[in-house]
Amino acid sequence: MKGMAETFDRFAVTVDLVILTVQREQLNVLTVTRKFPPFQGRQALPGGFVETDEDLITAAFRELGEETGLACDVGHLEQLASYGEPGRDPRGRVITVAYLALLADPPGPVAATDAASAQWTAVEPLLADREALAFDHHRILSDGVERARSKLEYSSLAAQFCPAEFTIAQLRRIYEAVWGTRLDPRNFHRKVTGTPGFVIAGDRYTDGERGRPARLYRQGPADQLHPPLLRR
Amino acid sequence: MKGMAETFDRFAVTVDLVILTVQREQLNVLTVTRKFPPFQGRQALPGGFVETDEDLITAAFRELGEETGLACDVGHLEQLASYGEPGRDPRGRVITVAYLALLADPPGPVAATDAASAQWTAVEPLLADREALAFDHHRILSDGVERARSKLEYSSLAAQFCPAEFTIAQLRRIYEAVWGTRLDPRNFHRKVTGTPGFVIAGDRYTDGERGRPARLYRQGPADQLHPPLLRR
DNA sequence: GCAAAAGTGTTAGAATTACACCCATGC
DNA sequence: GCATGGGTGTAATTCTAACACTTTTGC
Repeated sequence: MKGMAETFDRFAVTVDLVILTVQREQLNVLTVTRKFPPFQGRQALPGGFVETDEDLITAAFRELGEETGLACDVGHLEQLASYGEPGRDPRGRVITVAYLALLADPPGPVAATDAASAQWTAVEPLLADREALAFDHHRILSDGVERARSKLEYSSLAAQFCPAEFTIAQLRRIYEAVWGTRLDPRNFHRKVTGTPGFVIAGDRYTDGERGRPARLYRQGPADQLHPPLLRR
Repeated sequence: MKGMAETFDRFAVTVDLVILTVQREQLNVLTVTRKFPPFQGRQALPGGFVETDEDLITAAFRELGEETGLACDVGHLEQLASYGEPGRDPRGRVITVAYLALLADPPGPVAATDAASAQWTAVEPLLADREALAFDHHRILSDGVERARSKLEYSSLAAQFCPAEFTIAQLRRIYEAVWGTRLDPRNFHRKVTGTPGFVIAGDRYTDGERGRPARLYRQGPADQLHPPLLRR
């Protein structure tokens, strides 16, 4: 940066959100259906313009709240990456900072705005069709899912997809949904409960389910897993 | 994004570079000394404004070329993160997209510009003094170093710090410099040569050094290491 | 009783660690 | 010869993977 006096260009800046959740053993993402051109009728990631004097993460939290209608001190929100290819928005030069959010429970249907109505969409078919998403959102979603996948390996982030109290099997289904694999329930149980600080055993048990009741756990203080849980 | 018709703010956007190299078994970063306020006389990361119709990575490559005077198809360049806190530049609202570059050889002294002269600076003392760097560059450098550290674990990126042909011991010294640890030379040798695709054995050997000549290797095709090289 | 899910034990194989030891060079 | 660094062998330990088996529920 060589001095504010010389000329430089200014850019429109947005935040786009990859909001992931696991429902019915499936990885889902929150999308909006575009009501106006360009890409009218196409699915897109929710997002919006950054306001003056607003931090990027603040803008992301604001959009997350607007889209999910939740006070979002729950779950997880982190910066994913920025996308600024000149042609990515046909209306003009827009740079977007993408954020990745992981939510526990599907916070119910999301209120529709004038421009878009939000819905949970299964990630797999969305990524299989390269044309399903507007703009470069296929790439952004793809990057977000890959980030989530790799972070599950070496962090305790998977618990962010779970409610406050959860069983080891619920946590395992998170891994299975995000990674698209099957894990051995017995080895998984030992590994998770044997990693200090990953989960904290509670006193309560599930009730009314099929099979033997499962102990309920809460998320522990550890954020890094050592050794990591390799997805093979 | 709700339609380009409605009002939105525009922002100055820069790319800042964390350019890392290993010299004399020490992790170094390229810094410039600021010749004008704010932060006059302080060290800063090199960077500059993104131009209209210029992709972010293109801007990063351009700045990298300008700062190092190299045709930079060598080495490694990846996006690190974006920083947009409203007060981060006292002259006004500036959003910066930081890139991380890893270079093999110190490409000699870098040409001075009117506003700054570049130099290689040891990372450790720079991070130890929270006030040594201008703007929020302490945070950016810190994030860049942490990214480099963790990527060495599970990728073959360390070879980007090495010349085209290198010995296993040279590669080990990269790990030791970046991680700030000591590694067992014998186990490291076995691990690296035993990981398929990490390095490719050449026919040539070092000459004129102390001790037994070491075989020269080139970087292999693998970019992910499995299993990872844990830094413990 | 039977199916289903939770959780423990056991064992073979793989990976990690810590060294002993030999090799090939400069001096 | 001796120091220095390169490279291989090997055994103890830890981690992983596969799966037999017991526990505790619903039906």
